[in-house]
Amino acid sequence: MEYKRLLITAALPYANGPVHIGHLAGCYLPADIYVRYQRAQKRDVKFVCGSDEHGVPITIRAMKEGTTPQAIVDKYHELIKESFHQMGISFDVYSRTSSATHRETSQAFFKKMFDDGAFEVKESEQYFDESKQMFLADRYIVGTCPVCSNDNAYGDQCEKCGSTLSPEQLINPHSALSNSKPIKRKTQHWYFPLNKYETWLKEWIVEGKKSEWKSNVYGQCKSWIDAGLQPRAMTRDSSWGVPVPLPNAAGKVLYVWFDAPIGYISATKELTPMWSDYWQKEDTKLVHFIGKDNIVFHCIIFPAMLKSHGGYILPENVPANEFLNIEGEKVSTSRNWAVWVHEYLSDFPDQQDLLRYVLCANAPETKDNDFTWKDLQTRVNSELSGNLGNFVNRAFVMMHKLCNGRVPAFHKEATNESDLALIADLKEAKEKIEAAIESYKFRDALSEIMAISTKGNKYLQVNEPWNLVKTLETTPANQKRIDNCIHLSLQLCANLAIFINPFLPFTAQKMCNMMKVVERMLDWENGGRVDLLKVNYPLREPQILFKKIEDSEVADQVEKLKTRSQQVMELKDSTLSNNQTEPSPEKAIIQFEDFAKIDLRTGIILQAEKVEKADKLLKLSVKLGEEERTIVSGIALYFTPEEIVGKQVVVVANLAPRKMRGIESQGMILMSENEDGKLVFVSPTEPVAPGSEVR
RNA sequence: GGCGAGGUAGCUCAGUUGGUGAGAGCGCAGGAUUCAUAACCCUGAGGUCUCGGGUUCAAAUCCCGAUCUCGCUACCA
Repeated sequence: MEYKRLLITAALPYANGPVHIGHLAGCYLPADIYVRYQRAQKRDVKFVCGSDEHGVPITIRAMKEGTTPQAIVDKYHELIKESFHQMGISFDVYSRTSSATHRETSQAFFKKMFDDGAFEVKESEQYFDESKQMFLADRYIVGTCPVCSNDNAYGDQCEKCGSTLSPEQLINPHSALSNSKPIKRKTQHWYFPLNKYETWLKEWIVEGKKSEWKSNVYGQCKSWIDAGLQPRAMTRDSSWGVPVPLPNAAGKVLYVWFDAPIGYISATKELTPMWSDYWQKEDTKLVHFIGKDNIVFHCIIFPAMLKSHGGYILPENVPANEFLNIEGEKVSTSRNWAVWVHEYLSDFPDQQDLLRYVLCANAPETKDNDFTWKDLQTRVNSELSGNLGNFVNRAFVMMHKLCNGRVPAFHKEATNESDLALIADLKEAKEKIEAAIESYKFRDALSEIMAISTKGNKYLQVNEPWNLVKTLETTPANQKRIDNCIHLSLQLCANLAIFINPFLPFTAQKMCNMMKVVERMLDWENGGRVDLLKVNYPLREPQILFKKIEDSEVADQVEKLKTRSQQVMELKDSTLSNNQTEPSPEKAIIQFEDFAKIDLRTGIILQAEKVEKADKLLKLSVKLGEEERTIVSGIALYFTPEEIVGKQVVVVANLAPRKMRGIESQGMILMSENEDGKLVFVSPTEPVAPGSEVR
């Protein structure tokens, strides 16, 4: 299809923290490169983004810091927006989901779907905090993790051991708001029956996008669709978010994942009154740039919403990137293992392009990749500085030395093979770069550009004008060869500026300045031309395009990363151990009779084996006196079956039996936890007869 | 356990629909050069393409099995 205009979106960053370089590499930088390229092609393109400001984590954070959700999002919205701006991420609009436009847009969207009968109302039981008179999202419920015994596990996840949880699993659950024990209460929500869109999604994605979408994206989608889709609640009980636009819906807001993607639409509305052209005309190409964590929402849920609402176009592509690791470890905001963009900007002022280059050259396009400061140094020093920067500098210095600071003429009669080869290479490179960018292979495109620079260096090496100048007295005709060589080298510089512009816009600007040309020269159609700089035109003195990175800078950054992360972990450890020494306020005093109800006995593990189809379960045979019990225990992550056979343990002998993975567990093994979070058996210090009572 | 994506030179990564002796950058060894940000240019060493089967005249590439890494998901008291 011939597209008349493009709408490019980049994932809305969540406004409860700053952005790190993984965000840039995964989403914003590729999107920006693509957009800058399209602008240079003079195509009608809009680039929209904004802060995602609703959802539970923001309310939690506000609560912890004793402030309001609005204050949190105001702070991070500004920080994130400024980081992007400084990095040269050239959004046409950077909006936010707390804006009035967005509230109206998302409410209207919901209302239309509601009026069309797109939702199903369902009643369910949710946890409710009586003292605060509000429903609690899973994350609002805090308790002890059943896996690692962390006292601060959330109802959806334990951040210490990473287990996925549900509130029912927490030991001693309590409200994060009031510390009171939550009760269950009935509530109703509007569900979007995704299952009704299965057939359509199969047709659209599984059959239609197989060869178009990246394999990681396609595979994820197919996996979800094949597994079968479930109706999904599109509303929540909360005071923070877009109110559900219906009567009798007090205290209900739109689910953050319902309203967030609509944020793309509202941002476009704020940008232009022509917004509907970009969202509702079939000859618009819509592309969502996201990280791999967002695939299901952008490829399945949001398209289904658009389809249900009607009148909207669907994404032509969703080129999701994988994750970027830092110095060999996964990025973790809670461990503060990350390189924050605003910190890079203050540590490396005016060197945005260095980071843009490295993040693109090593972008996680097909798999998770690793970022190291050492690699940044190597790439900057040898590729940017040694190859590209050095070539431009050589061309300019020689022009000043051998050609009076002016663009020399190109003498056709003195043309040699290397001239012709260079001109041909340039035209070929342009096509390769275009093809790579159009198919979202930015890494390839960038290396093609660097290859041009390498060719430039070789071209100088072959023609060696610095030697020709010494032969002028005996062979004056060589001046023409010098002219041709410098002339073409300079035209190559102009081309490099054009090609590099989407990737390294700050550098392209510097080069324009050196060549004394206006920005219009950077129009993509000029690529491949060798008459961009006019003969006899005086050019400026060269400036150093890329400063080298010193070893000490690398060491400083690595050090900074490590010590900061260590500090966070120490802080966490200390708060954690404080929590452990203090008796939990929720555990009420019990009477002796209550304690006596528990039948604790020592036992010996006779056999142990892994439970089929379960990662964490071991099936144990435990001898308690004459009796032998089968107990299923969730300790397989910490112990192999072999090492625990013969171990003395303490067993809750009168716990009601419970089936797990089809095996009836007749008791529970008592475990404690060491400082690393590893489980440890509670066991008598001396051998005791199996079945002995523990009192 | 299920599903998805990966496992290619010391390191970071490319390898389109199976087909000339398997690639790039960095690093390493040697050479050449001095216009240039001690940069650039040339040459070379280095890979049983995770392992094991199979299809084929031909497999890094297709199929089956194993194994490791990452992600989603299930189980977790």
